[in-house]
Amino acid sequence: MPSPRITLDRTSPVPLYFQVAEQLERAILGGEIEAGQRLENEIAMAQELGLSRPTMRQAIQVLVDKGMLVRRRGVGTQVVRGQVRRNVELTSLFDDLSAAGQKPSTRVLSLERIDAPLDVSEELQLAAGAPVWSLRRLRMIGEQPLALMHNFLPADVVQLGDVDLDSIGLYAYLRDAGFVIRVARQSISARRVGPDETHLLAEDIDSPLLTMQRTAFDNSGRAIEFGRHAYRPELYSFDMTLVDR
Amino acid sequence: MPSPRITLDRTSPVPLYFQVAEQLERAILGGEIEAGQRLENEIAMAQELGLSRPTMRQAIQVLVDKGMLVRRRGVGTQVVRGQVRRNVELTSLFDDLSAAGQKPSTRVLSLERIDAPLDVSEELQLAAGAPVWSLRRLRMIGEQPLALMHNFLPADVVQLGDVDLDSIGLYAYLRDAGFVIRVARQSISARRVGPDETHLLAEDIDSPLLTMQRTAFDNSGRAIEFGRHAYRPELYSFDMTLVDR
DNA sequence: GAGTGGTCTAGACCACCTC
DNA sequence: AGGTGGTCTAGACCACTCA
Repeated sequence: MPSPRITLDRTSPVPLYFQVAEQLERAILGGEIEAGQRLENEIAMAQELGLSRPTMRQAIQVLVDKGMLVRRRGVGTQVVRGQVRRNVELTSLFDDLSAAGQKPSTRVLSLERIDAPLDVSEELQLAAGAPVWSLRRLRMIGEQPLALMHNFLPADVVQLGDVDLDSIGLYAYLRDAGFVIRVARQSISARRVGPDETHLLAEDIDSPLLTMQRTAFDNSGRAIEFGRHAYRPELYSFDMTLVDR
Repeated sequence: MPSPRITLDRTSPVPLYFQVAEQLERAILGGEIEAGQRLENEIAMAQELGLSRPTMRQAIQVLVDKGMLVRRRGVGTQVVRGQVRRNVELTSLFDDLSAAGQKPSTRVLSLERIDAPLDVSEELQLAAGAPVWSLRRLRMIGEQPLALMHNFLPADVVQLGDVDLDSIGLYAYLRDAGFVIRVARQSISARRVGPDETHLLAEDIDSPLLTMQRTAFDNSGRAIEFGRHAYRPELYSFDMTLVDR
């Protein structure tokens, strides 16, 4: 039975369940606990760490939600086989790429204040024709164009006039400006490249594009951003883990 | 302050937190609680229902995880604006379409027992060349071809010889056979249609296809199924809700 | 029958937000 | 200052699995 060494710091502001989850995750990723192997039972682990059982359960639940552990009543908790796939998360493409050690760059193609078209005002839960920012950007990875991004943000809510979006991701800016994105609804599909996009994405005519459209909401449940994006599928994919709950 | 009428059945095998979550969800979807509105606080709701606070919290957490509610410390719990998007879930395409009231049909193109190619054996965590089922199916929606699906399943684990896959979804069969799919890792991208697929999916040459590849694991963490699928993007998209945790 | 996770209780203290 | 959600405790009983 594997028992990774876990240390707790009760003076830390980091919750105990999170400290345990972090160290357990490292132990699994680092191979200290083998794939398919069973963990000690919750009660014993809690006792050894001097935690209550609910706290220990909460820690394990974090990794169950990530798809790294599987629990079965009457049996125990096991490590899922197969390598972990990094998830689609609530970050922008810019953050994604930066975290992956790549060097993304951005070219702002246009930024204007317009009256929201009907579909946009609906997605953002605004009155028809309400003022919105329309932002078109081209994301490059090195010298290669990767994605064409078109975002809409309610102009009454977000000040976007004097932001240097060439050097900062949109989500990073929103975070700095105090907007906490909590929920996003997105839809992924594909289409043929359009005639006006062909030169930007350096594709030949008829090339396939991966498309994503997303509406993001802040922690008060208000729509903050709606975007329609197109990616070169040879260079990008959406990876995710689904967990049955 | 909205207070939907919630009734509990303590004799039911359905957990109390789940009963509450279900009725709260119905109240939100049915418009009894308006978008953007705040819920009563956890402690009051728990008291009114005769529940402990942790149980009430667990109920609310279910809807937070679905992206329907947002919690803020010091403020309260609010309903997220914007319509709910049905999630990508751990079901097969067949189940998805059936649930949506559509009439899917399936044509099994081929089913053979083969030695696993290297990439397949790696995805399924098998030894190279281990026996696997190779299953190719065409999914139709009415008269229109919708998706071309290619699945691989470890032959030592799953008996697939005499299953009528024309009339039952693969996941429904696996469920009936006692396999509980708990976790799946998937990747979504796009590509150009291949020359051998063009006639099946009734696309002209150069048409874009939406692609999904998925590895599914059962509740013991063992890989059960690996699939590479291609969808006609005019007819299908992957919808999902992301929640920051 | 023994061992496991799933649910539930009744409290406690704290961090954060708004007024 | 008062109210909210976030965390944590120390138990309890139950359902399920497996030998």
